[in-house]
Amino acid sequence: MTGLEFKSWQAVQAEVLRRINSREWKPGEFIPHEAELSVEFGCARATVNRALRGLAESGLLDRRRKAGTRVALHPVRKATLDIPVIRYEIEGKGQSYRHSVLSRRRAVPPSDIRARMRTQPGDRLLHLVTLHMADGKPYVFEDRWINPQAVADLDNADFAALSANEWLVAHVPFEGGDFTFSAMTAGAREAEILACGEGEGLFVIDRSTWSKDHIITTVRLIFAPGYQMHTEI
Amino acid sequence: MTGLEFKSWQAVQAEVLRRINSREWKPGEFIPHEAELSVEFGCARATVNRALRGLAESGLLDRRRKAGTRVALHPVRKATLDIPVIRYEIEGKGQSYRHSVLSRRRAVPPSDIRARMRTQPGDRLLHLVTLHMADGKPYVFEDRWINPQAVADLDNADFAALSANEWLVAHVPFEGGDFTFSAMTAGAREAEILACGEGEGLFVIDRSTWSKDHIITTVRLIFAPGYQMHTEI
DNA sequence: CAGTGGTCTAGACCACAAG
DNA sequence: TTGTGGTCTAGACCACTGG
Repeated sequence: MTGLEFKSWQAVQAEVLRRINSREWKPGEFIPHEAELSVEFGCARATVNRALRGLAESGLLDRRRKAGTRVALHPVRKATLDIPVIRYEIEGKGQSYRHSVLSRRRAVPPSDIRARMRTQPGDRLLHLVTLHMADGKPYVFEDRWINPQAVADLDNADFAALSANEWLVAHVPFEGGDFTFSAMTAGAREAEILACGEGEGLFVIDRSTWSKDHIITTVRLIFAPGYQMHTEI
Repeated sequence: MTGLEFKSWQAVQAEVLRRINSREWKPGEFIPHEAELSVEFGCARATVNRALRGLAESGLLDRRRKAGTRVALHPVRKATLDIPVIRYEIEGKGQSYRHSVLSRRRAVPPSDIRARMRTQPGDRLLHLVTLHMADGKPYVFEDRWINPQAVADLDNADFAALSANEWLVAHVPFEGGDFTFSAMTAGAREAEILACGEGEGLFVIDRSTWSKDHIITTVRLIFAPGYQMHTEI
């Protein structure tokens, strides 16, 4: 018995972290039950639960009913990324934001897009190509497909005034999304639009968002050279 | 009064989400206090708190003591990324993992590395260059600097047996890290090591990890063409 | 079936920040 | 100063799942 008391869940969490790091509790080993810990720490079980839940969410602990809690064998760290609206991202750096719609038309999408959007062959979607600029310089090139079946009032949207992303966020409730981050090599088209050299490495985000019934939109964002995404643990 | 009751925090959260999406509660508006909601929903305030805390963490609500809770004006979505150990990432795809140390020596780092590691001019760090392979093919090229002051027993580490990342995870407790994701263009060196064309776009992760007192290590990971990082909301 | 984590409650006090 | 979210408690019941 230590005699020390850990009254806040942060204190409990810190102490548990210390024991994991000091190898007092080794990877793969079971740690004491919540009830035991609450006695040892001199706090309520709910407090222990709060502390351990956080560590489980960040991947350091593995918890299962009936089985118990063990130190994760393969600590898969979880980092959280902020996905801001592009305009806020740019304005947040103190730069001016502008965007222009390069193309807007209904079209039958290529098969990879159709597969992602889960639409029927022959269905026409809205295809939108946009360039976002920071201080007048190309920042990101956006190639987007929107499913008209998922979006009411789409034809009346003025994407020159408000970017598609912002308009959609404001008009269409969405439930989930998936993101893929990768790199590509600038071709002639990207080099021209982004005003960079052909053959430069570019950062790419592919994103789809959906609501209950539909895939709403799929977009590829190709960033100008130098773009970085940053996060901390 | 609806008469409906929302007894679980998930149910409360779903109802709150519904009201946000239906614009019943508009962006920027204050929503009722926890106490009011707990009465309306027929549950304890703690349950409401649990529900709202989750929404605040994911960026949909903005909560402040004394001020209250409002619907976020600029919904900055938070995505969580899994940062696995490379070996597990490769083995998880059913491929075989192998790595080889291309170079290992003590050296005075260039100034950008020294700045990141916060070491004194003239301090010598361990510089380690490694290639990780999946099914025998280059997967990621790793250029790492390790601070000997932060790592006991560094000279006895066998990085040929266990990759530096795994060795460090197992031997050095760390508190935090930061990540930068970007793209680069393959130069002659990268093209040769990764067996790709010069000029190809490559995905890059720069990572630093630290413990209480020191920056432990800084590493640049350059992935072979085709690498993708994926996440969902 | 039984043990463990998951959650709910009612009430209390605390910490922070807006006015 | 005071209102609001943040947290703790003691106890209870539930849900999942391992044995």
